[in-house]
Amino acid sequence: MTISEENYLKVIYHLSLVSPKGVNTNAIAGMLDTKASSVTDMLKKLADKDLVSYKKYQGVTLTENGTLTAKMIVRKHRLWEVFLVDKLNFSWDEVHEIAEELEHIKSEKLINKLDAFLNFPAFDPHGDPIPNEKGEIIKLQKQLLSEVALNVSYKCVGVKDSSPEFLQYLDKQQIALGSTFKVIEKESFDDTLLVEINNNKITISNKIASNLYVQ
Amino acid sequence: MTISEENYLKVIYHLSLVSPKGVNTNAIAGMLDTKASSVTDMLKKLADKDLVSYKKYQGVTLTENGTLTAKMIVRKHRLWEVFLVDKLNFSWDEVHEIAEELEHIKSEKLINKLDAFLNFPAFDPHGDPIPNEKGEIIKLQKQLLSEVALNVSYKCVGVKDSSPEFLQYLDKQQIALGSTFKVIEKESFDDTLLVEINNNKITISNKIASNLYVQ
DNA sequence: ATAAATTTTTAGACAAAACTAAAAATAATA
DNA sequence: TATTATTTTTAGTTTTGTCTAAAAATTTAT
Repeated sequence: MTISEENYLKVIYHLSLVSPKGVNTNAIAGMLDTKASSVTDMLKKLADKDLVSYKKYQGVTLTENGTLTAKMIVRKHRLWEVFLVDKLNFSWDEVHEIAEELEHIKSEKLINKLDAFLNFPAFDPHGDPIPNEKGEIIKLQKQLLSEVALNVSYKCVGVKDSSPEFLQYLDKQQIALGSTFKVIEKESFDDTLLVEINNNKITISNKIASNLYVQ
Repeated sequence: MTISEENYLKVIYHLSLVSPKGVNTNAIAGMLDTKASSVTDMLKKLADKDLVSYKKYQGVTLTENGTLTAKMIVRKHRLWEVFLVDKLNFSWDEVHEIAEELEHIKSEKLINKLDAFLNFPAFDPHGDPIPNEKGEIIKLQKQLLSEVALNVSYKCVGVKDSSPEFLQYLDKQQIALGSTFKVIEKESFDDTLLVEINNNKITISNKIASNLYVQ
């Protein structure tokens, strides 16, 4: 299993959560910053290895095999992110890029020992669930802040976009996992929200609100 | 800098410690389990990047640039080994292989934070010195057990061979870094040693003794 | 010092993973 | 439904790092 193959599997896994009936070639190419023709080549190779099922022009889905492999990569990525934040004091906007490399380290023993060292965390620094050794994932029902009722208290439990830019914006606004939200008012023209966060009121655009998960 | 280039630099660095006036193509090929012709190709590439100085048929040496780069790879390798043993409870015979992968993770910030997390260790689990951020290395004068005077107490400070086989042999004999040695007798026929270790006497072949560093 | 052995380099080829350009299939629209 | 437009695939290259086989240089030995 090469790093490139692992990256394809991971991307197909993430896209499958949104389009479970088949992932488009172009969508994969977009995520991996490559060309559709390269994707086609790789899909054939992954199909030969029984990691995806692929019929020409029909999109692609992960096999059972491929799903488990992809989950293990996600598991590694998220565990390393916890390590970087909890143990090495990285901030949450710095860890994705480094974890992109660490997720390809091969040893299964390593990752299980890391898991134990970190006390078997259930969520990564961005609120995403960490698959366990068997690939099982806790799925909590969370809502986007943009979809939420007025004047009800919610707790921030995750981010949809975990780009450094977005995370740094949240830092600036002193929004973190665990912050308490209450939507006071919604501007009907552009869906801008007036929100009370940890006892002070701020205005939040719809774009921001639709990248924050609350519960 | 690719993983392959890094591996070549690391091997040239280690071989340079033994043959400082120039490392042979074949020696590099042997260490990397590849062919001499592949080595020649890579040496040209590394020379183009000013990492080695290379003249046809004359062997190769690292440039200042290449030396520092190699030391940083060694630094990463040894710091990860400390992490694996001290934090994740791996044994010293398991860590080399995993560190071979971890040493190629790119972030300099990561490695400096890891260094701090581990309290700036000076030696790795096999007793090898860890270069600091500037590439400086503590060099302690150590001797091989095979070269040492009779009836003098020494402390084990390192191993020359760090293969799992040798390390597991040492575990079996309850020899570890810090163990106290006194050579009681040396068999002149084959240089076998009778050694007192932590108050019990064992017989040690010359091959074993010439892979143990003491002080 | 010359011949033989060894080491090193060159030349040409291959596999993996990417690319470009063009063809084929599917989807969208008039 | 016929015609565009879009998506996907095919065909043919490129780059990186490797290989084999043969040639060249160096070293060793007679």
